[in-house]
Amino acid sequence: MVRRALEEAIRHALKEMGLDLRLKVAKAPKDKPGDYGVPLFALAKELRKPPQAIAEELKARLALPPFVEEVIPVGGYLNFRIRTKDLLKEALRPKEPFPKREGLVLIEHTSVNPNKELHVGHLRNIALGDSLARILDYAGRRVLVLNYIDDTGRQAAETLFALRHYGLTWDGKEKYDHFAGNAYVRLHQDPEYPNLQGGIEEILHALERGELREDVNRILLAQMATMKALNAHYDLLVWESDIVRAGLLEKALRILEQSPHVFRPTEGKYAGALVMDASPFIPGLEDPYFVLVRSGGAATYYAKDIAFQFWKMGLLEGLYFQPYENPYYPALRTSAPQGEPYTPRARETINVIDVRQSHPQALVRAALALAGHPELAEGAFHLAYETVLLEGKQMSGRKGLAVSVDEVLEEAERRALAVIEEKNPDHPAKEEAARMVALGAIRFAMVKTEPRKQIDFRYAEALSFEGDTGPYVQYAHARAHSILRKAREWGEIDLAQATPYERELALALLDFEEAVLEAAEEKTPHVLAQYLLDLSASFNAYYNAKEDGRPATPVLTAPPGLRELRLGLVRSLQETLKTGLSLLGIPAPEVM
RNA sequence: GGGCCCGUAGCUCAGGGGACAGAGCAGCCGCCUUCUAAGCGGUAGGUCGGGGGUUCGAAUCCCUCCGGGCCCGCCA
Repeated sequence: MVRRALEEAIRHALKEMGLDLRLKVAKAPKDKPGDYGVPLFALAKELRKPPQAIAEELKARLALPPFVEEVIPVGGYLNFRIRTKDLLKEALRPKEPFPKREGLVLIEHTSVNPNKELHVGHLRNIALGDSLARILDYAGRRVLVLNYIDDTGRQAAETLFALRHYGLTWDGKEKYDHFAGNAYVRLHQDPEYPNLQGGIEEILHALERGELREDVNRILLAQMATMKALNAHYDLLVWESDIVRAGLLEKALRILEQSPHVFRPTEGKYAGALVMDASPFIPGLEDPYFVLVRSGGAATYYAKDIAFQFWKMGLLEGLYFQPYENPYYPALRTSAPQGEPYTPRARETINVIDVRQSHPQALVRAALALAGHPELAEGAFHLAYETVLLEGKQMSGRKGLAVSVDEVLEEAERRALAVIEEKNPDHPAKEEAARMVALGAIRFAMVKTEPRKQIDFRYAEALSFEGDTGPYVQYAHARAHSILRKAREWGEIDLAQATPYERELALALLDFEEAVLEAAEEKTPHVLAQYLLDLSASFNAYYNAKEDGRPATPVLTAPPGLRELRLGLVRSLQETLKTGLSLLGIPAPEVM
């Protein structure tokens, strides 16, 4: 954390000069002296001196960290050259997770309706949520991952209804969630659909009583095979029917009714309904009233969301958990009618839901605030990601206009296998490597872009193995691993033999922790993904460096001491890439 | 009508007050008797959507306009 130490030193020196602020240390451009630098123009007005003079004064006052070799004023900038030995030592230091801090972060992601197979729209949700959970865990947070199962929803009801209505029996050939999903699509294409509402209602009620849980579970288990194939991790399942049974909604309403902003109008548009006035918390609303309970007595879906959020943050309790029997996640627990009582009491939650839910999510925060917990409202973060287009077009689950995750995984594996057959026919475990590469391509494609940007899922790009892709990073890792495998005996490292090439690579290695912390802070994995691309590029450049047409940086055949230094850096790089990929839920193959 | 987000190279995107705007793909030219060429180097390509403002300094902040997406139901 060289950069942080520099920032600290600068902060102290500035304090002596009468300024209490923190400057950001950036990398110096290649054509400027030094490794890092800070611009000082902003201080000119405050200190009434030209930036050049400030640079000189700051230089004189700085209590230099021992690793700084030279402080160089350059115009209005103050640059720092790091002592090569210290730079290398820092780069060689093994990276470790940050120490644990207090407080639980609860991440909800996936939460797919248990009524059909997962499609590529779900992919972004899972990749973002799972990566973020891993990053936060590494960054020192205690993380609990929750997957919500809406087993009392209309979608599940329609699928179960369709299976019965059409008298469909599963022949075991098709994956069960695909089979069930086809029934759902068929129902929506059926001209008789409007006349089938009664039957659907009946199923809906049975679901609310928790009677058809096994039917839903069967679909869920099939979906879970896909989640597992995506290398997503979960700690808890929470079923909507359990929430209903535990009466969380009623408990939440009782809390909300304490608020003067929740009431039952006796006349007008909202007569007889229980409404919430969100205007103190969400400014600029045309109509600040939101119905929590309809005049007919039924709760709205955001009332349910609010109740669930209250439970997550410990404002109410009543759910029970037990081990969840399944072949994929041995430690997974599920809510159930009976079992151990458990309430997470998270002070921070992250709900991974697409941007179209921004408004309801704002209502959830408003409800926390008007329940008297503005600090919990602060801690309730909505990771709002933009939707995924399919080859430029909006997807639709009902119409079956989507590509399934299973299909994409299979296609990616086929393509990866073909590349391996071609490039590395002697590969000892082709299928396994193909699976890793396929997963790397898909998950990386989902997290390399900022969440708030809409992405277009195109086969050609998402399954590409070249350029800014997961496999590019995996390849750099495999290359590094290959060198380490062949190294066998190591002698003593001699830092003094370092060339500018080693320096460059070391400098790139130093940014890993910053990237992880920023990803955790901003709650966006793309920062880490972009860093891993940069780091891989640095290594590939190092690997390919040539002088006069000859390799400039051979590792294995380098003179003793330098060889070990290079091996050390390669090992550090290999481990950093592996760790970084793992934080994106992507495996790092040793051979590709 | 009200609100949120996006607009950077032909395409897909990084960069979100500071040192000449960077990658990948596509194009062109090179590099495998060398640790994996899924790679590397070079070349070409930009009014950072338009205009105004703030600032010593704006792709970055503010205003406005244009283009695109989304949300605003006693549906979920």
